[in-house]
Amino acid sequence: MALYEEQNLRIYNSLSGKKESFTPVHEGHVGMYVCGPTVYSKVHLGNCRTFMSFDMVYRYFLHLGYKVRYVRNITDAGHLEDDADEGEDKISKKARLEKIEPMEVVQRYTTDFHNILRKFNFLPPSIEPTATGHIVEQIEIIKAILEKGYAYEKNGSVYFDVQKFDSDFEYGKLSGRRLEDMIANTRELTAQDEKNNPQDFALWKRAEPRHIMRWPSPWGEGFPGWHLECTVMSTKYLGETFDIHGGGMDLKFPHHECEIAQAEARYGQSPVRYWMHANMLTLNGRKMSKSTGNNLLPEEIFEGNNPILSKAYSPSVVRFFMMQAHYTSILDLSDDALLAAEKGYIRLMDALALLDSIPISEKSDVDLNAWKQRCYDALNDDFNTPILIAQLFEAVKWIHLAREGRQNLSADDKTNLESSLNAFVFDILGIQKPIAGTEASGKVDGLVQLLIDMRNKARADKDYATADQIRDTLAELGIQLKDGKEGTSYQL
RNA sequence: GGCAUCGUGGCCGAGUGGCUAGGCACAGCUCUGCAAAAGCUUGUACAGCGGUUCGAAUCCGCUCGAUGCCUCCA
Repeated sequence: MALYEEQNLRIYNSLSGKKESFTPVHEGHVGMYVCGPTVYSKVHLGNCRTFMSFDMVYRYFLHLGYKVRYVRNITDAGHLEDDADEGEDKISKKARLEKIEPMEVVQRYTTDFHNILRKFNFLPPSIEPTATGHIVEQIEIIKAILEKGYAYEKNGSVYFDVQKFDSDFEYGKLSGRRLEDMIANTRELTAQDEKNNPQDFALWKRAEPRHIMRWPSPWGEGFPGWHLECTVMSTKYLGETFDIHGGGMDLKFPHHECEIAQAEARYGQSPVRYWMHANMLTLNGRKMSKSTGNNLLPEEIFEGNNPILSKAYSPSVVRFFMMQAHYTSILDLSDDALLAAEKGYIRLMDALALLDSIPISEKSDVDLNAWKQRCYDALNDDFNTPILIAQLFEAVKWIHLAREGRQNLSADDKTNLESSLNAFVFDILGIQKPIAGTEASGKVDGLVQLLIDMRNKARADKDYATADQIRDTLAELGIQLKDGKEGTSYQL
């Protein structure tokens, strides 16, 4: 019996606003699509948080025994800078600024994206399709939407007719907006607009002569609109009905709303069963954003070179920090918060390392299966990783107590505890062990060990002046001695 | 202006009608020659004001404050 049959997973569906019991379209299989990055600059931490949340979701599905097809796209066709301007897209703009080919921009930042995600220990998605690789499919869906009468052509561009759509379906149901309200609150657009209505959005845009990225189409040379690629690629790889569509909260409107409209216009129904939205990561209480400059690059955290940070933090510390908050909550990043997370992370890792050495008893004082189920309950409750982590610290306490002989753990329970902890910490949360002290070379290790021996001899001789001198001088060099029951160890 | 979300102990962050997580910091204790490290123990908080209820951080209303979306963004 697969694990997913024993666990009742509930997911908060953004569309219904409720937690719903998860039942996949096809028994034993999960289809999941997540909106990926637009690769025109380095990925920032906010993106990482969203993808990390879905990485954890993906990992949990796998752990439960589902066969998962996880599709996360790369947007390499750019999006329009502004609906009202000449229709220049981000990627070609960047390419012109940097005097390189658009695909060179795409290549550079796709590589950067993958490098960062690898450091964070992300599992690669099953398919990572690109927008430019699906131009033909996008043109096909535009044709179909035109045939159904939910779009119109104007001067080589094609626009989605939101009002017509809204009369047959319901535009705005995901983001809780009503079309009438949106019409009433439309801002004045300064540039002339060839759209029939301001709410309409582009499915295809005519390319101006200076536009570099362009493809031929029945409406002339141009490029696809902002929202089309996700509709096309999700249904192409996951089918006309699939389980999960995820993305950042800021994509709810208009991006996901438009995706629903396109799909309903084309297929008569939305393909998505469960909409999941990951919340924002803020910095100094403000949203991180490429455009406002209030952002922090992952590599700046790993290297500690940003004024808001007092030190460098490893990818696993950042991951632990993020997993301590629920994915639907706004999380504020600060140096203090990272510092606290780092200590918690070390405590957890230290306890895991101690697990091997704890003594075994005849019987257990703890109900390990009940604990294990509490861990699953946390994850089953819309992937509540903070609660899971709280449970993990419960286990940390047991490990310490057992080690001191204040609590009993049977051999079976010890094995069970170890495998459970490995599953929850490493497989599902995706946290990694700290890198073993490779920075201390054999020479340094030998030197420090020698000093430790000399100090211990001084202590045995009650020559505390010498002992303390060794300890304090090492401390000044950043080497901390730790006196334990089993002798002295050190940390750089 | 419109539409949302949120406001929890010193900090971060779960909980969403009664059983009131967890991490960090602080304090006490154990250990130690003294420290540090490590471990143990301790914290009754939910923006304000009303209301519903036997009972509210949790539901409803108002007020104040913060943030997000409404334009490309995870």
